[in-house]
Amino acid sequence: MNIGEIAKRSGVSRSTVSYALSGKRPVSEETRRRIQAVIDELGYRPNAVAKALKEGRTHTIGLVIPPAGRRLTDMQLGFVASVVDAAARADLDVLLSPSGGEHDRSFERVVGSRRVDGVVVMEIRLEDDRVTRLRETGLPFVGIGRTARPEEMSWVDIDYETLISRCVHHLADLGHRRIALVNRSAELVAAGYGPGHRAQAGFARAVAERGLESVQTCCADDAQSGMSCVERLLAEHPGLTAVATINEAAVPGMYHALAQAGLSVPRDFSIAGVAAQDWAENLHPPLTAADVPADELGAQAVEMLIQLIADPATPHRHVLVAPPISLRGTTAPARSHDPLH
Amino acid sequence: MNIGEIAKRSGVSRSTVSYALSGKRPVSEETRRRIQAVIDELGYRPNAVAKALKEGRTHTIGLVIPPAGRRLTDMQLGFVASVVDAAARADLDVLLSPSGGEHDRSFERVVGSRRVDGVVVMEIRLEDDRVTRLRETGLPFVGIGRTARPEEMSWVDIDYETLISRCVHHLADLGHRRIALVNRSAELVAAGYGPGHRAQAGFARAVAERGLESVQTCCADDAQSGMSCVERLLAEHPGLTAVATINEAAVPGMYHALAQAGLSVPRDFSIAGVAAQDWAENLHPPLTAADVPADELGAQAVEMLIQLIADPATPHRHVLVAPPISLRGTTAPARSHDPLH
DNA sequence: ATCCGATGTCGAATCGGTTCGCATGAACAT
DNA sequence: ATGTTCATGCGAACCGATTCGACATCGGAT
Repeated sequence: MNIGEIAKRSGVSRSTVSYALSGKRPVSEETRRRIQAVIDELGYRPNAVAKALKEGRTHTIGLVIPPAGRRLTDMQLGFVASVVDAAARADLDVLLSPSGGEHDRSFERVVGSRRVDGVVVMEIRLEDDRVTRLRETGLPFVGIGRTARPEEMSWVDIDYETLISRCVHHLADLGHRRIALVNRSAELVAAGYGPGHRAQAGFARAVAERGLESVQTCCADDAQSGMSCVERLLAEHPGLTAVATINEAAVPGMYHALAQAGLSVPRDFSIAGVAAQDWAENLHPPLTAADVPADELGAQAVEMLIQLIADPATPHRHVLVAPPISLRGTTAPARSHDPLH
Repeated sequence: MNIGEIAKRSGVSRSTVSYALSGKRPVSEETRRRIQAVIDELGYRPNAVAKALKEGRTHTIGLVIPPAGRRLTDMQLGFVASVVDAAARADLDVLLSPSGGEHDRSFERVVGSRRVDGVVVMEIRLEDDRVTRLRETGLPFVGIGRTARPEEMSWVDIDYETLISRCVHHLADLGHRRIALVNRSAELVAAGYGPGHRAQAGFARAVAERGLESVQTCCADDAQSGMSCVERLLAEHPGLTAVATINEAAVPGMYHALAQAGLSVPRDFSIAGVAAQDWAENLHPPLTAADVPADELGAQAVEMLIQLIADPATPHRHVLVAPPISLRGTTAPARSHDPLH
């Protein structure tokens, strides 16, 4: 059932049907009704592919997510959900591309053959081939995360450096003197994952400012790894009383390892981190953390992308958020420095 | 940069370029090389939209997921990941459609206007408008889940009825006499969510077979609700010693409520359920549960869909899985019936 | 009676590919 | 010299929409 069929059955030309539907030129009431009747009867819907070819717009955006194999963190899920949601509100469809590995046929299919009007890219590295490729193609894109040369693109990002620094200061204020940073996986950090590096920088800075003893470690994004990570930390660094982390997925495992070791959170051990708000709230005990507004960030990325699609000459915009730390149930004064003892 | 441009620069016709690329007709080695050189120089990639229009195939499948607002359960995420993954392996892209609410413009855009070659639909209701609509359009589709008339469509599904029944028998074997079923949210069940109803049926059957006292309750898909749900159950049903559940997202909250009530799992209280394997394993204590192979099911759905796309006359296929219950850390003999007391 | 501007509709071109039928020319057989 | 075959490549039609320029009709003004 194409537009020609509708035209034939209503006794008008194809262009008239098109104008009747789009309203871009006047069509008499009489004709419009006849056309509409035929359309309703046949359940006709214009072919989106043909429309896209003619208009040069697909009304679809690409969403580049970390490879499907790896499990997404709660925060990443928050991004995906909010991007999909914001896109739907703007009548845009979302084409998923699990990429970031090596071969990346999916990425090339989506980006190379003009299937989409623009792209949102997640989990950007400091040096990122996908960003290079996107810039080559001239396709509008927005990063959730930024490269080592952030002025060259539009992005929204979380200021992990500031946030981890704040976590450390918060813990230091509570009297903790030996603090560990639990980063995300070693591979990710080695691959130049920005947040990992910026967290290290913020941690190092704050630790120096407060003259603390410190240790940094990487940890895969799951409970098991969080558990063994904390076990190792406790064994190797006896005086440790607190952890700052950007690895939300590891937190449940950390809780468990601490409980196993006979340490109560927050009485004996404090944890402060960066996490999606509802994740932090739903943990037991609820995590003291900087609440990342994943919804807003995803929505903002889509909004920026829509603007870029409308006018590719729009100057790059950058949104860097550093939400305040919500004090919940995982930080308390260090016991060994408790003035009452 | 379109195919005409390539043709012009290599001094051949557009059709020759097309044949050189597709190999559907012989092209002399000499000509092919010249064309390839131009293509490489200009970085030309055929426009997927034009190709789709001509071929009548978009090489894209739709994935209908529960509305973005609601948080997806771990099992649902497993389905999404495996569908995306399987599609990528088959060189198919995935268009996301968060649907199931009322307005559903997204669903209609994806399904109505031939943007996709086929659709995978998640979270199917016993009576499901989307299924009706899909059948109307004639678009190939596969359900993850099934309606009240399952023979009318292709699907993969989990045999919740059998699985919950097995959970009850397992608990009964351990001596539990008062068992609760914790279902998913009341709205979902009221809306005719199949697994909710089938779980009820399996529960009722097994409970009757074993002559147990029982109670059924619904619970939203999050830790908070799991907590208040168990608090309520404990208050209203004093002799309760075990729960069977299909609500994996509520389990952490249930653990917490039980701990608050001074009950140790599994010593004082048992839980058996249906859940994604890695989720069940990563909980503390790890959940005794039927391990749903989300990866396989998603992959199988995609495979069935690909078959249907290739030949729409393929008869409907049905895959119903009932994985065995993995005994982990949340079920133990009932204490009140312990022969030693 | 003529001209004018709306108003409503049509035909043709276009987007960027694919594919079918045919033409060209060289090689080979008769 | 003529006919046949095969390898190549060209031109045109087509997929299903949008959009531009042109045209017909008609009421109103001159």
